[in-house]
Amino acid sequence: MFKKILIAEDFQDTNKGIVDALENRFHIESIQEELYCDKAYNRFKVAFMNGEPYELLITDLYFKESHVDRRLTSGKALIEAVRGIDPNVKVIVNSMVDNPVEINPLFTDQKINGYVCKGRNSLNELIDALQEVRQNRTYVSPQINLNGANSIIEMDKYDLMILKDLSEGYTKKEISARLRAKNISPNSESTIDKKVSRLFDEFGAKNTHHLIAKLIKQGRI
Amino acid sequence: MFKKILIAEDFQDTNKGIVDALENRFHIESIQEELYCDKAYNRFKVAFMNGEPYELLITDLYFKESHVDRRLTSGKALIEAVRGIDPNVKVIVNSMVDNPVEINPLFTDQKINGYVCKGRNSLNELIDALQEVRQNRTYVSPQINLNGANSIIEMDKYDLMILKDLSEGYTKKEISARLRAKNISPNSESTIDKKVSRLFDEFGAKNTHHLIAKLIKQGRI
DNA sequence: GGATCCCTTACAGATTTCCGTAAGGGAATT
DNA sequence: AATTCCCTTACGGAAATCTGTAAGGGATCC
Repeated sequence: MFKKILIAEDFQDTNKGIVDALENRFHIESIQEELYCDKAYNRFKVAFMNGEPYELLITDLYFKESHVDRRLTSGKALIEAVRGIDPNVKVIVNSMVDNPVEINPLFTDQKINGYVCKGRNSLNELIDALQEVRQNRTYVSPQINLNGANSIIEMDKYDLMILKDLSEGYTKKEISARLRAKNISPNSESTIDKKVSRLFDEFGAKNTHHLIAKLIKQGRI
Repeated sequence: MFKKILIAEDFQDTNKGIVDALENRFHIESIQEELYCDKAYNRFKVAFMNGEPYELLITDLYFKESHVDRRLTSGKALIEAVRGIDPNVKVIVNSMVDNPVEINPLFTDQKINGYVCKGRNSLNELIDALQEVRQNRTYVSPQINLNGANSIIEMDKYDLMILKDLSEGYTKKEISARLRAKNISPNSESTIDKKVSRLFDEFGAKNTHHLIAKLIKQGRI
């Protein structure tokens, strides 16, 4: 089993629960917990420099804000940072997010090794995940279905620009004019309409309000 | 210290963290954990009937849905149910909610005895809360400011309900109907219009898209 | 060359939003 | 009792959104 594990999780009770469970189950030599991404990153870096690298990072996705200035504010940023130091470190994400749209890119872009969805059985799942990842396999909580038809949604820069403008209160007519002013094509009101309507289907949104709310909550806008 | 404690919390890791921490700190005779509100309620009821009532309920506010049919689906409902059995039982809520607008009614309506906001110090706060509540005092996590609720922009539960519905894609006509279905007044489309328009001014939003985006980014919805 | 597919754009109609005006009712004040 | 204030509600019109249909253009394939 892994000998050195680093845990980044900002809720103290959850953090303790994970540490206790892993220690009881595996008798791992060194489990270190951190409440902040930055502190986790520093600890990871120092250990790597000293030739005693962590073998596994278990991290949450979202961290509460705090009075402390933070450079890394999300699990995604933390993963990218530690992979910048040690591209081979294993990563398991432990979060309450259950939306495949959000989880899938973690595997394809961040190349994480496991995803555990917090819930009524997540400690047991985390233990399973450790064993799978240890043997170079990936793990995903069984209730998550990554193969869902729309799980990979391509949202390019163009779509993003429109959605950002919408969320800032511009009407589609205004957005059309803004695109023309930037010499960006296509830019007709009709096309913008179509683009947004297509996103309704892909994200399962009833209307623009719903779509904006979903995307902001997912941190995509 | 309390001798019998019941914990309702659906995340297994959090659940375990709390139980371990309390057992380490207090050596309480009986700590029982449940992952579902209904199960917690049943356990509470049986213990009360047998003349061995729980003295304290520690509960989360929101519970994940599951395949199991659930009668009680929220901490609020659970609190009301157990208070129906034993009006004097102490209650501490342990949740990630940090919005005073949502927390305040728990004290005024549900008469809870303590509120601990999940975070980087919440296990220690929970221990403090237990000691305070044990001595018939109330406890609130220090970072929560229940009095300053109005110092920012007053947004009451009613406004919140409307905005949440809007962000979920309901039209104002639908929201009007939903309010009527819940016997909540006022509920006319016109009034909802006015409420939202007032929020445009207060938050400096151009339209509903903009307002929803701002509020979600501020974590108010 | 012709058929096909996809993207852009225009347009039209139904619905919804946004905003102003105004009427009515209840509570408080004078 | 009368006035004032605030909240709720109704209504109407302009603007915006949402949805479907259709025309045109470019790229690809046979």
